[in-house]
Amino acid sequence: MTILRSPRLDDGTARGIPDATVARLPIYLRALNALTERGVSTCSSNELAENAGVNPAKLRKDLSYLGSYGTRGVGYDVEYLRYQIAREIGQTQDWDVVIVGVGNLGSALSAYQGFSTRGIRVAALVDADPRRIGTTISGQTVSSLDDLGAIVSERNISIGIIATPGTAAQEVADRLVAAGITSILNFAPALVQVPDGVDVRKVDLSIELQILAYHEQRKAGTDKVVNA
Amino acid sequence: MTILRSPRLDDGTARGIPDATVARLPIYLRALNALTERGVSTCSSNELAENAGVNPAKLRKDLSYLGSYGTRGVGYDVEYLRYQIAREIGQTQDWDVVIVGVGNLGSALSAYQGFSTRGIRVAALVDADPRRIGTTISGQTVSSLDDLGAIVSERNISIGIIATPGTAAQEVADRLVAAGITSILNFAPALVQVPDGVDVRKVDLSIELQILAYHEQRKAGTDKVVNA
DNA sequence: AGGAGTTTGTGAACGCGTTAACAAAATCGA
DNA sequence: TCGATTTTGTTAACGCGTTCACAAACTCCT
Repeated sequence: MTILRSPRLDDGTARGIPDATVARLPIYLRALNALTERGVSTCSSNELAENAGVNPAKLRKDLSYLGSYGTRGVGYDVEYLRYQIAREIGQTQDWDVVIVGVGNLGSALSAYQGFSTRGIRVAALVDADPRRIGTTISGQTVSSLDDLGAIVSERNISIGIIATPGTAAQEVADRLVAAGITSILNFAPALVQVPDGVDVRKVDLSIELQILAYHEQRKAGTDKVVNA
Repeated sequence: MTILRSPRLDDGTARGIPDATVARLPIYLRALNALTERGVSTCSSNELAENAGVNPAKLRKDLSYLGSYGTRGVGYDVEYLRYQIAREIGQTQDWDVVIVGVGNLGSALSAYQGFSTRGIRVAALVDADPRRIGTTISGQTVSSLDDLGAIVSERNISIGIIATPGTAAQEVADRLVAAGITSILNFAPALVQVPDGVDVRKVDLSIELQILAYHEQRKAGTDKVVNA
């Protein structure tokens, strides 16, 4: 029997999906989309796992948290499984996000092609710099950070992206929370504190490279030739 | 006694640092830098842990893998600890990286301010599109993907960043490996296969938002008002 | 000098995630 | 219909990471 961790048990759906599994569901979704494009309508856990780059046992365990959507001896119906995962992670609807900070990174994110096909819609751009307010980026007019509250409630936005320098991150986070945002993706190289009930995920570009550099150093040993 | 997992034990330094710890060392480094800027010269594990956003016990355990750099009853010398961590993760030298793909994201990365202060230097920009080759981005001339091998060996680059569309990712990864790159940071929404000995880290912008969307959906329950 | 107070470093317990292994359930062919 | 084959769903073992709790070691004050 599936262990249910969440308090919300009355809606019929299986709940309490482990974080590690949730983080992989979008990967499976992408793999299933790729299979559909190749005209594959049925696949085994081995096949799907290979496409997703994970262990087949792990894939089956992950899927078992959602329910029993495969057929023993046969495999999974690609389209059916795709829909079930999409429903589970809320991809049957579009999610509107607001990007705060339209510097290089914020502008790049606003133009990112990968969002729309994954149910993410950049609904608003906001910046604190008066010189940027009113300009058009990727077809969107940049609004003032001061209008955040109105924009968020008007357009029913629940996810915010921080793409500012690190020094502004906490201030922006506070404003996002005050505006009613309950999920934040933070690209700024700074720790942000938020109240309970608000989720924050952090993507730190430097740290990813620093981790790689550590392993590089180990590979090279102590005799690595230092460049300049 | 510290357990040593790595085969390389003859250089005197403690080795076999757990992956989870390695991923946090850059965070500690940043926190230490912040303390230095504030003029703090000594700190306790509690203080540092607070600044890094982690549990104090976890911080002490992490640091214990590096050695014994604190003083009981006193705490850590900020500058000394900063240097020790920097040395451990190879930040006493600069690491040159090549960015492949200078679309919106690649361009933003090439201009990213956060790299230089963390020992990352964008040493080359490369693209496959002839219209982009020869143009200047953030003060760097964009080279042809065909010249990757020469560029990598000339400038002693060991880290590559993939900032292309997903469809090009595997091809680019193959070329990076052929050019001698042994660490790859992949921003493309695609799985790339590489030979043993090559490290790949993946940053997937859509997936981060999809994970947040999942939690949003759960917070909202089934009665969430769908926007349009 | 010695006791009180502080803080590190670490052993041990705990919990989550991964993986292997297998029973249950389906298909297929004779 | 029945046995052989395939593949899922799940249980159990294992390993890594986190956290607690405390002895060791240091400072400071009297």
